[in-house]
Amino acid sequence: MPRLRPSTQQARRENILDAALRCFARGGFHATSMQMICKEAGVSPGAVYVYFASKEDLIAGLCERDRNEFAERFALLAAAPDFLEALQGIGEHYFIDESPDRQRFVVEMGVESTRNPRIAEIFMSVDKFCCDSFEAMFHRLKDEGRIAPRIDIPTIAKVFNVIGDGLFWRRAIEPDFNARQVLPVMTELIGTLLNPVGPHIASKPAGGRLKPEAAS
Amino acid sequence: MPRLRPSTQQARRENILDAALRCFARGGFHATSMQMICKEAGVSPGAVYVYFASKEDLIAGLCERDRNEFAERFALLAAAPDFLEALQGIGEHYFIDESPDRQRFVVEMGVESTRNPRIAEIFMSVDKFCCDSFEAMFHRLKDEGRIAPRIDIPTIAKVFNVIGDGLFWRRAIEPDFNARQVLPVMTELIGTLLNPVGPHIASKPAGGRLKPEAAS
DNA sequence: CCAAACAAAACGATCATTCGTTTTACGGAA
DNA sequence: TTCCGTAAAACGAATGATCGTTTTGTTTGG
Repeated sequence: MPRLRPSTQQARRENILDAALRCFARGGFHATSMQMICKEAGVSPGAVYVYFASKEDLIAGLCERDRNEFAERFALLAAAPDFLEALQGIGEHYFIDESPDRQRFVVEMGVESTRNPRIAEIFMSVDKFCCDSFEAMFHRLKDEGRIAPRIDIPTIAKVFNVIGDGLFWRRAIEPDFNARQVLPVMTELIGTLLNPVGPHIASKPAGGRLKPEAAS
Repeated sequence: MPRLRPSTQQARRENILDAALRCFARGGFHATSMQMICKEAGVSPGAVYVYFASKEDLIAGLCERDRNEFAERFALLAAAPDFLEALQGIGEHYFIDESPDRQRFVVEMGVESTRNPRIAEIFMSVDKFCCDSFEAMFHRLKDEGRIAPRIDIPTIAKVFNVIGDGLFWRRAIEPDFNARQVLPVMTELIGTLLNPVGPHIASKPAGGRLKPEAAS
């Protein structure tokens, strides 16, 4: 019973997913046709339907791949010795290094989650994982006496979420948005909320590097 | 040459716009058909095409109506005696009182602005207006000696934008998001950036009302 | 009264998906 | 290693449904 070797099978699948990501980032889920994705991937409609039962399946598979990768990277935060530094590292990766296609896709995914229960399950479960992780980290840091927050921890976690949302949205919507300009300020604001007490939490002295390099 | 009286003409037009808003908020621009909008508005396709030349025209008209209303409300900020108080008022209106339909529509509009130049023109012009207004206000407040910001004003304006974006996105995406929980904290963070020096900028003593009423 | 406003059916185009056919890749035999 | 046999994989035209829009005929308000 000759089948494709699992490695090439996954390679073909990922090729389709990559093409779909570019198409969806360019035109959104519902304004992108399967034919466009086929042309972008260099395959026929029949081939796509070998790996995905429907367009919705393709969308869901793409969302799962993206969210799993994000959750993996986010999970590294909990083990980082310097929390604020690790947080800024994640911010630089997702708000500066990440390709515009990926950033626009995440926004598209979030919008779709408001009307497609299946996408909502994928999107919101990772979202909840982030929020819960933040809370757990803050509780741990507080118990260890490294932070002394003036506000209750669930609220701080929500504020974190909202600030991350804002950066992601703005980066996706404004083509020439300069994330480097505001990212340090955001990190400083977050540090204000946590009110760190020890030398372990604040990686750099809060003096010089808050001003952006260029102001128009 | 008997035409409809302008008042009823505008009423019919707005009826279609209202129906389109509900449909677009529910399903997005490209997954909503003209037939759905017709059914929602209780009119026929022929009637819609009397008032709008195309689906894209209908979308653009809806975006213009929404952005004009927002710009009007935002312009009141410049004349407000207490800046932070007026800002929080706007926040409460758009993040708490506003209907979920309107909030989801704005997100849809922003996403569409990344691929439709016409929508981008409408969306980004108001966006730029907000950013410029923020900068102008901050310069004025600084010249009057009411604030003493440690960071350059363009960056602060950007931070404002991003925080507003985050609240709007989160409110649109998470059905039971409690904006009241984080809004006061956001206002406090913004106050930190401005570093007010006089009694005019901070409306309330920065002590008691920062903690949310309920914590889970 | 009459043109604007509207309803409803109908238009070509395009959509996601299917299906009959051809090609290809793999496991085993030589 | 080389060559088959075979079933999965891929192709691409075709499908019915639905899209945005137009057309046709009727209603209606100034």
